[in-house]
Amino acid sequence: MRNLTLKDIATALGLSITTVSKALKDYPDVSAKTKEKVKAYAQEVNFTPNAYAAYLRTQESKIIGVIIPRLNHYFFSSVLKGIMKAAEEEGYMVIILSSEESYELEKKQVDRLLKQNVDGILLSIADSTHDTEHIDNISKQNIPLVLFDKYSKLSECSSVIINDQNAAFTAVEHLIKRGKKNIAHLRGPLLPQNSIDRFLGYRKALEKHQLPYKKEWVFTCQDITSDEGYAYAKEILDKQPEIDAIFAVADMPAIGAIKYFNEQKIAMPEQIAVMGFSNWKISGLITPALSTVNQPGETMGKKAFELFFEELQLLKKGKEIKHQIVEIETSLVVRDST
Amino acid sequence: MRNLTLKDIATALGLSITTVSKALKDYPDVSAKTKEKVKAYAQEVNFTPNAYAAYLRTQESKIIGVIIPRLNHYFFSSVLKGIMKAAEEEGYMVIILSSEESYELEKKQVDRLLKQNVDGILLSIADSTHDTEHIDNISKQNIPLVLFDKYSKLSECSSVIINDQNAAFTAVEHLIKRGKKNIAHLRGPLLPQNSIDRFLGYRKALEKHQLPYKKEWVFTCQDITSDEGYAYAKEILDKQPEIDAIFAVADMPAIGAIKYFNEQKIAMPEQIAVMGFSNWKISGLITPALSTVNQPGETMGKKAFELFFEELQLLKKGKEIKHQIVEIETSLVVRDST
DNA sequence: CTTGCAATCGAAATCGTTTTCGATTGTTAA
DNA sequence: TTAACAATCGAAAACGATTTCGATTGCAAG
Repeated sequence: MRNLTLKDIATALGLSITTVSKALKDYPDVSAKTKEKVKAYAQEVNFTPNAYAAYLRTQESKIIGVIIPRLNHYFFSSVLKGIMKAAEEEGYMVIILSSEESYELEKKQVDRLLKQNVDGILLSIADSTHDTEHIDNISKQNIPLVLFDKYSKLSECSSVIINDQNAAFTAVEHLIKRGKKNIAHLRGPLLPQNSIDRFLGYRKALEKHQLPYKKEWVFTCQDITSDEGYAYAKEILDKQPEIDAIFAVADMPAIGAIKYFNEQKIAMPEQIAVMGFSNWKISGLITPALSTVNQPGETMGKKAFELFFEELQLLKKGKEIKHQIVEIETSLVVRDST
Repeated sequence: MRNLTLKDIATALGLSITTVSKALKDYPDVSAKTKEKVKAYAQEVNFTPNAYAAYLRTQESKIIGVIIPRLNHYFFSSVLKGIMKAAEEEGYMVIILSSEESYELEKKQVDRLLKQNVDGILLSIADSTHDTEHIDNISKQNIPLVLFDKYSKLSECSSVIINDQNAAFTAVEHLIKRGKKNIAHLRGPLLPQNSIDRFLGYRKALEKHQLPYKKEWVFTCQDITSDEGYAYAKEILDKQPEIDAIFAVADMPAIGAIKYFNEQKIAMPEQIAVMGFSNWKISGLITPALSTVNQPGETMGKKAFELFFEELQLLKKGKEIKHQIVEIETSLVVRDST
């Protein structure tokens, strides 16, 4: 039982393919009577035009591609959810690819999407990505590109981000207001802009309140895992016992640290406070519940799709597209760990 | 800069479109010399045939559709990862849709995928799905369908599952071996087969060891959330204080229960033991670390794709397809909560 | 010198939709 | 009555790749 075609409808109603097509698309040169007849019949047999044949003429696939660095990752799943909801409302399908934080794979996935002739690409740059040629290639092909979360200062395209520096600043300032004076930072990898910005926010907060900044108090989480947080927590207790608070680049390292402190029966937040970043579902479920920065993934995803869609409309009308950088509001979530 | 076509290559090399196409696909009626020339040039200009045009003739889209009940859900993300990896190796793209555990939405998403002419559908049935007409429709359209995790005993199609009853049995037996005698069960919704099977495994273990089964000790988690686990933990402490162990249908309710017990300073596992199901990433990170059943999502996803791919090959050759039910091995993960 | 056959290539139809451009009506104004 | 025009429909050419079926060439066998 193969899908119906315009031809089937045409022969069934004794019309031409042309007229059927035009009736369904409300062309003015089809009489109201035939339009009604065609539409009623199409409805009855549940007809929808073949997407691939339509593409061949219109060059619109009604599919967008999304590349994220990791798949089973609460934040990115949330973004996906936002993207997919918004896409569905506009009748778009979403092809999802993962770069696994690898620069090489990211390039390859971009290439795959371009070959698939998607109508647009939403991309969150991998941690290891150090140049943007593949990204600029997308814009050169004249297909809309929107970056989210991780972005590039170098590329000319729209982005949906948060103000990482301000958010980190607020988070660290909250630790300071709680009376903490020796604040460590579990920072992210060196390349990504958001990891840099969160580090800068941390420094700025220390500076403003005239607290000491020490290189030995900054620990780099290459993979942003709980294991790293766990290991650094041990290192902190062993070698830097004066530290009384930790600001982590993400929830996972913070949770790893809390796990270690729990094992060592360290009182949180009295002896040491822990602050995460992202507000993963689980951060409210551990004990003590993790204070963190809420990073609204679903909203970011929704906005990212909207930016793509706007650009596409301008592109179709031949108008000039102006790239936008949209900042999504974050908020401090104070729980029991601070 | 639009994508190249066969025509471009043909004119560049002074050949016909036909010959170029055949050279690239190693037809026997093209000389070795021209084949080489064409292939070299195609490589040089990075040519790949337009997927949509190819579809029109071959009726193969090289896209599969996946429908999962929830997006930001560790287990399903793991399955997706397995599916996408396997798909990528065979050159398939994956369109992901979410049913949000809604029967109506699931029907709609199936319809969308059929209209998109995907080459196959991988589906995990929503909790609220109570009939299988939309699922049977897929097979009627003659496109391969593979169910995973949640499946239907009624539908004739391949499935990738675990042995929920055995896994639950082993988990509960482990609680019994730890000396627990009054074991409660936080069960899942009433419809899904796996929720039923886990409940049956729980009962079987009690029976085998001649332990009491009481209806009041079974609590239904409609949405399988941590909040439900938290609320039931309170109810258990308040109204059924003799209960000394909990077997939860999934990690989330178990984690919610642990959170409440932590707040009440209940000793785990001494006073009450808690067992989860699924082995989400976070279950190893909370305190006490949650004992659970490891449900290898990535393996299940990989296998699901493989089943689809096998069926597709048989279908193309016109051979008869025999549906398979593949059981993936689970294992008990004993941590600190039992 | 034909005939036959292999080797190599292309013309053309096809997939299903979209859209341009005519063609055919019926109607109205001159 | 005729020209002009609106209203309504369809033929046909795209889109780009695939594949069937001929066409052409060269060469060997008869």
